[in-house]
Amino acid sequence: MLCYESIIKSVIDCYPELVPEDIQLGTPPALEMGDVAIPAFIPAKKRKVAPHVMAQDMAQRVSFDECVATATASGPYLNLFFDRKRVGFAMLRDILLAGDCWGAGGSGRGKRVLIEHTSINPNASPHVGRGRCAMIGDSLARLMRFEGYDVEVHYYVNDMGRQIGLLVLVASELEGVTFDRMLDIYVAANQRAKDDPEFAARGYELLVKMEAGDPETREKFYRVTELCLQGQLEVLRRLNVSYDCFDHESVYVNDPRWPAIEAALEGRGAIFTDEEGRRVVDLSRLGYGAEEGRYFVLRRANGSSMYGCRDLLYSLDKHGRNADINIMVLGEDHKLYAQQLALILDAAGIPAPEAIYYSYIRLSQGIMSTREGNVVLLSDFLDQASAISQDRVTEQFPDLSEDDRRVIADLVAVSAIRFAVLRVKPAKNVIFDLETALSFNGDTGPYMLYCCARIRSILRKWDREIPDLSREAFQVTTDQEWMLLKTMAQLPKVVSDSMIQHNCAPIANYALELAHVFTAFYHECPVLTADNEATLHMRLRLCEAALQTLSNALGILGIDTPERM
RNA sequence: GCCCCGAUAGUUCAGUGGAUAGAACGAGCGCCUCCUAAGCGCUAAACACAGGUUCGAUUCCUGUUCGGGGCGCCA
Repeated sequence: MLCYESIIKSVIDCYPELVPEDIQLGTPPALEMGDVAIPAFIPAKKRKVAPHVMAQDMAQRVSFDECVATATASGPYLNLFFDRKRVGFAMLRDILLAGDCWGAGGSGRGKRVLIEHTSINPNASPHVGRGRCAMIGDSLARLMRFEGYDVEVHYYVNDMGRQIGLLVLVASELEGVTFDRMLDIYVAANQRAKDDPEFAARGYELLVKMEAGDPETREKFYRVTELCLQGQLEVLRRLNVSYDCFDHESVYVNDPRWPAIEAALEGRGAIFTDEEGRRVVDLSRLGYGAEEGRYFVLRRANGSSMYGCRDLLYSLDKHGRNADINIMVLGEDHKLYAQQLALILDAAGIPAPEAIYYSYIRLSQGIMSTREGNVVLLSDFLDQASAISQDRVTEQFPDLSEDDRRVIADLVAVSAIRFAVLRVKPAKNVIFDLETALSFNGDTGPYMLYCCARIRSILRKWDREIPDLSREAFQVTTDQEWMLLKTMAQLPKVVSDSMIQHNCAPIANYALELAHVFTAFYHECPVLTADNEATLHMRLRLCEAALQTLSNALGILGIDTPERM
């Protein structure tokens, strides 16, 4: 917050033996105890006195600047109370002045980010688990754009490989294949490959033809993968997820840059052809410690390339774009693989992208697997959520047009799933329960949208200009107003923490907290029927600022808010 | 077997080297002549276990247990 630096300076100015790092500001456990806490443990140790004595000494000797109204020692802490009028006015003015940029630190100005995420195999409609990657990546991209970075979002289209080969084999035998049928076809193709070795072998043959550039085969692959990709993108678009560039895996076969990578591996004695004719990397020559996972196959005996080959070239490509931050969002099942890739890249003198891992979303019945077909599809979830929400909106606003109701229902659905997924830190397994996700009560996306709708309702009813804030007339009269101001003031810190961690979960939890704090204010502090004009105007501005702050946070999460709901 | 994650209320999740560990769902009891009850208030309920570092550990380190992921021609 605004005054932290000056508080620390005030303390160390008073005690020559202290340095800024000795003062670690905190927050007292309750509002009645103060706004800022200075723990006296470290200063006490340096001055060789008891902590509670040190706290009392600071209370008497330190003279704080005018933003601190009082300082009282409480055991081993010195608790400070802000001058609510002075500090509150400055906070509110800063928020309204910054507007859409409120909370942004500008750390990314003049810098570029390349982020790759989602990159689902083009085989079927995405399930909720796959969506986690998309939402994590999309929100990171939004966070970084918010911070001022020039962000480019990439999607790696895995339009090759065995799984796709099998899918192509079946799909191209059928007439009029649609995206909706693809999941069933894919599951069937995998089952058939399990049961029928001859069929599986035909899949490999198809791959060889594909790599050799056979036009007819390429055309078949293209038709199927493009149908899948476009279908997937449509679902992801409903979730507010979008991409700037699509990089197709197939362009990286027979890449002229490959020999340089092989040469680098030769130079380290790390590549060999095994007794059955495969090209294999021995990672132990590149510093890999364990026996398990030591060998990394680049090419099959029949000469066709493995995914790793293409991935190496893709990494090379991305590195060549010279971004300041190069990120990829990957499932935790890719950890070892990414580590292996990084070793090979390192041998070739190329830094690997920063990997952000996320764990699976599980169903209560177990893990979601497209191959097995036991999934909750994103599109089904969104449909159900929209339908439920639309019923409620219809009940509440019978006069709204069908279109308006649909817009609101979609916003509610998107907020529900994006918030539920993003508030959990990526490393955790999350358990997805459709029924819970479809109940819009409690700590949910819809709760926050509802909060925004209530604010807008107040602002709508006040159909005049709000007079400019006057420093003289400004007053914070209730704890709820003060809590709201203090909470809004935290956004810049939350954004910068999220930026450091490359993790948007703190933003999500902050947005929820802010909605709770606003709701407390809403219930305790009448706005339009406030006791006097100064309070009325101040609270209107508070509403504006709360809406702005919440919108900014939700914007990073890719959640848009409705005018009413 | 080895490597990487995780473990907080009945459940799903937050959070923190420092004061009294927060929500929500579920359970119980209340609140709409009052800016939207998709809301609010109150009650009951948790840091897996054992050591260590520290003035102070739920947080950092080690071990154990349990859960997830991974470990050569899937991507």
